[in-house]
Amino acid sequence: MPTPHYGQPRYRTIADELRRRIESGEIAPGTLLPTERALTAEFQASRGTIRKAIAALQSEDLVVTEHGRGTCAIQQRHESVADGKADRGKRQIPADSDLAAIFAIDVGAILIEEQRITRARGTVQEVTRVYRIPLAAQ
Amino acid sequence: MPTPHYGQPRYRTIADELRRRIESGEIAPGTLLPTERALTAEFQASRGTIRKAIAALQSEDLVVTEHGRGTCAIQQRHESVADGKADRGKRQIPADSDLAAIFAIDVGAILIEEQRITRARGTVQEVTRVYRIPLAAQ
DNA sequence: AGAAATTTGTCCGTATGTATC
DNA sequence: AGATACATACGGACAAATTTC
Repeated sequence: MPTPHYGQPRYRTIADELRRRIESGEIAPGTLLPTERALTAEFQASRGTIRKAIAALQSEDLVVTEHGRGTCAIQQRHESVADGKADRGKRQIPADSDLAAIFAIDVGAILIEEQRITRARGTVQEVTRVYRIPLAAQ
Repeated sequence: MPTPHYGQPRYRTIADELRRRIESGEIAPGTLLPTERALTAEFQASRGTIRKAIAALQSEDLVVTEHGRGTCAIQQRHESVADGKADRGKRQIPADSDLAAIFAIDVGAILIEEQRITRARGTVQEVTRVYRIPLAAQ
Protein backbone atom coordinates (compact mmCIF):
# COMPACT_ATOMS: atom_id res chain seq x y z
CA MET A 1 0.00 0.00 0.00
CA PRO A 2 1.59 3.28 -1.06
CA THR A 3 0.00 6.20 0.65
CA PRO A 4 -3.68 6.56 -0.08
CA HIS A 5 -4.71 9.08 2.49
CA TYR A 6 -7.66 10.58 0.77
CA GLY A 7 -9.87 12.55 3.05
CA GLN A 8 -8.60 11.72 6.47
CA PRO A 9 -5.12 10.45 7.28
CA ARG A 10 -4.88 7.01 8.70
CA TYR A 11 -3.40 7.95 12.05
CA ARG A 12 -6.40 10.17 12.65
CA THR A 13 -9.02 7.52 12.03
CA ILE A 14 -7.09 5.21 14.32
CA ALA A 15 -6.94 7.90 16.98
CA ASP A 16 -10.69 8.41 16.60
CA GLU A 17 -11.36 4.73 17.10
CA LEU A 18 -9.14 4.49 20.16
CA ARG A 19 -10.75 7.61 21.61
CA ARG A 20 -14.15 6.05 21.11
CA ARG A 21 -13.10 2.94 22.98
CA ILE A 22 -11.78 4.95 25.88
CA GLU A 23 -14.77 7.24 26.14
CA SER A 24 -17.19 4.35 25.83
CA GLY A 25 -15.44 2.53 28.62
CA GLU A 26 -14.48 -0.31 26.33
CA ILE A 27 -10.99 0.54 27.50
CA ALA A 28 -11.51 1.27 31.16
CA PRO A 29 -9.79 4.24 32.77
CA GLY A 30 -6.58 3.18 34.41
CA THR A 31 -6.06 0.18 32.21
CA LEU A 32 -3.45 -0.24 29.55
CA LEU A 33 -4.20 0.09 25.88
CA PRO A 34 -3.10 -2.75 23.61
CA THR A 35 0.62 -2.61 22.87
CA GLU A 36 1.86 -0.79 19.81
CA ARG A 37 2.67 -4.14 18.32
CA ALA A 38 -0.87 -5.37 18.85
CA LEU A 39 -2.29 -2.20 17.35
CA THR A 40 -0.13 -2.49 14.26
CA ALA A 41 -1.55 -5.97 13.80
CA GLU A 42 -5.14 -4.90 14.37
CA PHE A 43 -5.15 -1.81 12.20
CA GLN A 44 -2.66 -3.13 9.69
CA ALA A 45 -0.67 0.05 9.99
CA SER A 46 2.99 0.70 10.60
CA ARG A 47 4.26 1.39 14.05
CA GLY A 48 4.98 5.00 13.19
CA THR A 49 1.37 5.56 12.25
CA ILE A 50 0.15 3.92 15.45
CA ARG A 51 2.47 6.09 17.47
CA LYS A 52 1.17 9.19 15.75
CA ALA A 53 -2.37 8.22 16.67
CA ILE A 54 -1.39 7.68 20.28
CA ALA A 55 0.49 10.99 20.29
CA ALA A 56 -2.78 12.67 19.36
CA LEU A 57 -4.51 11.12 22.37
CA GLN A 58 -1.62 12.20 24.57
CA SER A 59 -2.03 15.80 23.52
CA GLU A 60 -5.68 15.50 24.50
CA ASP A 61 -4.64 14.22 27.91
CA LEU A 62 -6.66 11.12 27.26
CA VAL A 63 -3.77 8.74 27.83
CA VAL A 64 -0.34 8.64 29.42
CA THR A 65 2.53 6.62 28.05
CA GLU A 66 5.38 5.22 30.08
CA HIS A 67 8.58 4.00 28.61
CA GLY A 68 8.90 0.28 29.06
CA ARG A 69 5.37 -0.20 30.27
CA GLY A 70 2.65 0.88 27.95
CA THR A 71 -0.02 3.46 27.34
CA CYS A 72 -2.63 3.97 30.00
CA ALA A 73 -6.13 5.44 29.65
CA ILE A 74 -6.74 8.34 31.99
CA GLN A 75 -9.71 8.89 34.19
CA GLN A 76 -11.98 11.36 32.48
CA ARG A 77 -12.22 14.83 33.83
CA HIS A 78 -15.87 15.75 33.54
CA GLU A 79 -17.12 12.39 34.61
CA SER A 80 -19.22 12.69 37.71
CA VAL A 81 -18.15 10.12 40.22
CA ALA A 82 -20.74 7.82 41.67
CA ASP A 83 -20.39 9.15 45.18
CA GLY A 84 -20.93 12.62 43.82
CA LYS A 85 -18.40 14.03 46.15
CA ALA A 86 -16.34 16.49 44.19
CA ASP A 87 -12.77 15.85 45.14
CA ARG A 88 -11.74 19.24 44.02
CA GLY A 89 -10.11 22.08 45.76
CA LYS A 90 -8.52 25.38 45.02
CA ARG A 91 -6.05 27.23 47.16
CA GLN A 92 -3.30 29.76 47.04
CA ILE A 93 0.25 28.73 47.80
CA PRO A 94 3.61 30.47 47.75
CA ALA A 95 5.87 29.35 44.92
CA ASP A 96 8.72 27.10 45.95
CA SER A 97 12.02 27.41 44.15
CA ASP A 98 11.03 24.78 41.64
CA LEU A 99 7.79 26.40 40.55
CA ALA A 100 9.31 29.86 40.74
CA ALA A 101 11.95 28.82 38.22
CA ILE A 102 9.40 27.40 35.85
CA PHE A 103 7.13 30.43 35.95
CA ALA A 104 10.03 32.86 36.11
CA ILE A 105 8.67 34.53 39.22
CA ASP A 106 10.03 35.18 42.69
CA VAL A 107 10.13 32.45 45.28
CA GLY A 108 7.21 32.99 47.61
CA ALA A 109 5.04 34.67 45.02
CA ILE A 110 1.44 33.50 45.19
CA LEU A 111 0.25 30.80 42.84
CA ILE A 112 -3.15 29.27 42.37
CA GLU A 113 -3.23 25.54 42.90
CA GLU A 114 -6.18 23.47 41.82
CA GLN A 115 -6.32 19.93 42.98
CA ARG A 116 -8.45 17.13 41.67
CA ILE A 117 -8.63 13.62 43.01
CA THR A 118 -9.94 10.85 40.82
CA ARG A 119 -11.12 7.61 42.32
CA ALA A 120 -12.23 4.27 41.01
CA ARG A 121 -14.26 2.04 43.24
CA GLY A 122 -13.33 4.10 46.21
CA THR A 123 -9.58 3.99 45.86
CA VAL A 124 -7.58 6.99 44.79
CA GLN A 125 -6.25 6.66 41.28
CA GLU A 126 -4.69 10.01 40.59
CA VAL A 127 -4.08 13.34 42.18
CA THR A 128 -3.80 16.16 39.68
CA ARG A 129 -2.54 19.57 40.59
CA VAL A 130 -2.58 22.49 38.23
CA TYR A 131 -0.58 25.59 39.09
CA ARG A 132 -0.97 28.97 37.50
CA ILE A 133 -0.37 32.62 38.13
CA PRO A 134 -3.32 34.57 39.58
CA LEU A 135 -5.05 36.64 36.95
CA ALA A 136 -4.66 39.72 39.09
CA ALA A 137 -0.91 39.45 38.77
CA GLN A 138 -0.84 39.30 35.01
CA MET B 1 25.17 6.95 12.92
CA PRO B 2 22.98 4.19 14.35
CA THR B 3 21.02 5.54 17.26
CA PRO B 4 23.13 6.75 20.12
CA HIS B 5 20.78 8.89 22.13
CA TYR B 6 22.68 9.11 25.34
CA GLY B 7 21.50 11.91 27.52
CA GLN B 8 19.47 13.95 25.16
CA PRO B 9 17.85 12.72 21.97
CA ARG B 10 18.97 14.30 18.75
CA TYR B 11 15.69 15.95 17.85
CA ARG B 12 15.71 17.78 21.15
CA THR B 13 19.14 19.30 20.71
CA ILE B 14 18.10 20.40 17.24
CA ALA B 15 14.92 21.91 18.66
CA ASP B 16 16.98 23.71 21.29
CA GLU B 17 19.26 25.18 18.66
CA LEU B 18 16.37 26.36 16.50
CA ARG B 19 14.66 27.83 19.54
CA ARG B 20 17.80 29.70 20.38
CA ARG B 21 17.96 31.17 16.90
CA ILE B 22 14.37 32.31 17.07
CA GLU B 23 14.61 33.80 20.52
CA SER B 24 17.89 35.50 19.70
CA GLY B 25 16.34 37.06 16.62
CA GLU B 26 18.74 35.24 14.35
CA ILE B 27 15.58 33.95 12.73
CA ALA B 28 13.36 37.01 12.75
CA PRO B 29 9.70 36.72 13.74
CA GLY B 30 7.51 36.32 10.70
CA THR B 31 10.23 34.87 8.54
CA LEU B 32 10.49 31.31 7.33
CA LEU B 33 12.82 28.80 8.87
CA PRO B 34 15.16 26.91 6.56
CA THR B 35 13.38 24.14 4.70
CA GLU B 36 13.35 20.65 6.12
CA ARG B 37 15.69 19.67 3.36
CA ALA B 38 18.15 22.39 4.31
CA LEU B 39 17.96 21.40 7.96
CA THR B 40 18.65 17.77 7.21
CA ALA B 41 21.77 18.91 5.39
CA GLU B 42 22.88 21.25 8.15
CA PHE B 43 22.30 18.93 11.09
CA GLN B 44 23.08 15.75 9.21
CA ALA B 45 19.88 14.23 10.53
CA SER B 46 17.06 12.43 8.80
CA ARG B 47 13.94 14.29 7.81
CA GLY B 48 11.90 12.52 10.47
CA THR B 49 14.21 13.77 13.17
CA ILE B 50 14.06 17.32 11.83
CA ARG B 51 10.28 17.15 11.72
CA LYS B 52 10.18 15.97 15.32
CA ALA B 53 12.29 18.92 16.37
CA ILE B 54 9.97 21.30 14.55
CA ALA B 55 6.96 19.60 16.10
CA ALA B 56 8.39 20.44 19.50
CA LEU B 57 8.56 24.11 18.56
CA GLN B 58 5.01 23.95 17.28
CA SER B 59 3.73 22.67 20.58
CA GLU B 60 5.45 25.62 22.21
CA ASP B 61 3.64 27.96 19.82
CA LEU B 62 6.99 29.22 18.67
CA VAL B 63 6.35 28.46 15.01
CA VAL B 64 3.55 27.58 12.64
CA THR B 65 3.84 25.35 9.64
CA GLU B 66 1.85 25.57 6.43
CA HIS B 67 1.59 22.83 3.92
CA GLY B 68 3.37 23.74 0.75
CA ARG B 69 4.94 26.85 2.19
CA GLY B 70 7.22 26.29 5.11
CA THR B 71 7.59 26.87 8.82
CA CYS B 72 7.29 30.39 10.09
CA ALA B 73 8.64 31.88 13.31
CA ILE B 74 5.96 33.53 15.42
CA GLN B 75 6.03 36.99 16.82
CA GLN B 76 6.56 36.59 20.51
CA ARG B 77 6.63 38.66 23.62
CA HIS B 78 10.14 38.67 25.02
CA GLU B 79 10.44 36.60 28.17
CA SER B 80 13.08 34.85 30.06
CA VAL B 81 15.12 32.36 28.18
CA ALA B 82 14.00 28.80 28.23
CA ASP B 83 16.40 27.32 30.72
CA GLY B 84 16.28 24.04 28.95
CA LYS B 85 13.75 22.62 31.33
CA ALA B 86 11.80 19.88 29.65
CA ASP B 87 8.13 20.50 29.03
CA ARG B 88 7.24 17.03 30.13
CA GLY B 89 8.90 15.07 32.80
CA LYS B 90 8.39 12.14 35.05
CA ARG B 91 10.05 11.40 38.32
CA GLN B 92 9.63 9.45 41.49
CA ILE B 93 9.13 11.30 44.70
CA PRO B 94 8.47 10.30 48.29
CA ALA B 95 4.96 11.09 49.44
CA ASP B 96 4.68 14.03 51.78
CA SER B 97 2.12 13.92 54.56
CA ASP B 98 -0.45 15.57 52.34
CA LEU B 99 -0.24 13.10 49.48
CA ALA B 100 0.19 10.18 51.83
CA ALA B 101 -3.12 11.01 53.47
CA ILE B 102 -4.90 11.24 50.13
CA PHE B 103 -3.56 7.97 48.82
CA ALA B 104 -3.76 6.29 52.21
CA ILE B 105 -0.13 5.26 52.09
CA ASP B 106 2.85 5.80 54.34
CA VAL B 107 4.71 9.06 54.34
CA GLY B 108 7.82 8.60 52.25
CA ALA B 109 6.34 5.90 50.05
CA ILE B 110 7.28 6.35 46.42
CA LEU B 111 4.89 8.06 44.07
CA ILE B 112 5.15 8.72 40.37
CA GLU B 113 4.94 12.37 39.48
CA GLU B 114 4.38 13.46 35.93
CA GLN B 115 4.75 17.09 35.12
CA ARG B 116 3.58 18.95 32.08
CA ILE B 117 4.24 22.57 31.30
CA THR B 118 1.94 24.32 28.87
CA ARG B 119 3.09 27.47 27.22
CA ALA B 120 1.53 30.06 25.01
CA ARG B 121 3.76 32.26 22.94
CA GLY B 122 6.70 31.16 24.97
CA THR B 123 5.34 32.03 28.38
CA VAL B 124 4.36 29.42 30.92
CA GLN B 125 0.63 29.15 31.33
CA GLU B 126 0.14 26.13 33.53
CA VAL B 127 2.09 23.51 35.33
CA THR B 128 0.22 20.27 35.74
CA ARG B 129 1.39 17.54 38.05
CA VAL B 130 -0.22 14.15 38.21
CA TYR B 131 0.60 11.84 41.08
CA ARG B 132 -0.13 8.18 41.23
CA ILE B 133 1.02 5.00 42.85
CA PRO B 134 3.59 2.95 40.93
CA LEU B 135 1.95 -0.02 39.31
CA ALA B 136 4.45 -2.38 40.80
CA ALA B 137 3.10 -1.47 44.21
CA GLN B 138 -0.50 -2.16 43.35
C1' DA C 1 -4.01 29.32 -17.36
C1' DG C 2 -1.08 25.61 -16.99
C1' DA C 3 3.05 22.91 -16.06
C1' DA C 4 6.99 22.26 -13.29
C1' DA C 5 9.49 22.75 -9.20
C1' DT C 6 9.49 23.23 -4.31
C1' DT C 7 7.96 22.10 0.27
C1' DT C 8 5.41 20.00 3.74
C1' DG C 9 2.29 15.70 4.93
C1' DT C 10 1.63 10.81 5.36
C1' DC C 11 3.17 6.04 5.43
C1' DC C 12 6.08 2.12 5.31
C1' DG C 13 10.05 -0.95 6.79
C1' DT C 14 14.09 -1.67 9.47
C1' DA C 15 17.49 -1.25 13.10
C1' DT C 16 18.97 -0.15 17.51
C1' DG C 17 18.69 2.08 22.26
C1' DT C 18 16.49 2.24 26.81
C1' DA C 19 13.10 1.38 30.47
C1' DT C 20 10.15 -1.76 32.74
C1' DC C 21 8.54 -6.15 34.14
C1' DA D 1 19.02 -11.97 33.12
C1' DG D 2 15.67 -12.41 29.83
C1' DA D 3 11.51 -10.91 27.71
C1' DT D 4 8.53 -7.27 26.62
C1' DA D 5 7.42 -2.55 25.28
C1' DC D 6 8.24 2.04 24.25
C1' DA D 7 11.90 5.70 22.16
C1' DT D 8 14.89 7.29 18.70
C1' DA D 9 16.76 7.32 14.12
C1' DC D 10 17.43 6.23 9.29
C1' DG D 11 15.88 5.81 4.45
C1' DG D 12 12.60 5.58 0.79
C1' DA D 13 8.20 6.44 -1.51
C1' DC D 14 4.20 8.87 -2.74
C1' DA D 15 0.40 12.67 -1.79
C1' DA D 16 -1.03 17.36 -1.42
C1' DA D 17 -0.49 22.37 -1.13
C1' DT D 18 2.07 26.29 -2.58
C1' DT D 19 5.02 28.87 -5.30
C1' DT D 20 7.40 29.78 -9.46
C1' DC D 21 8.02 29.97 -14.28
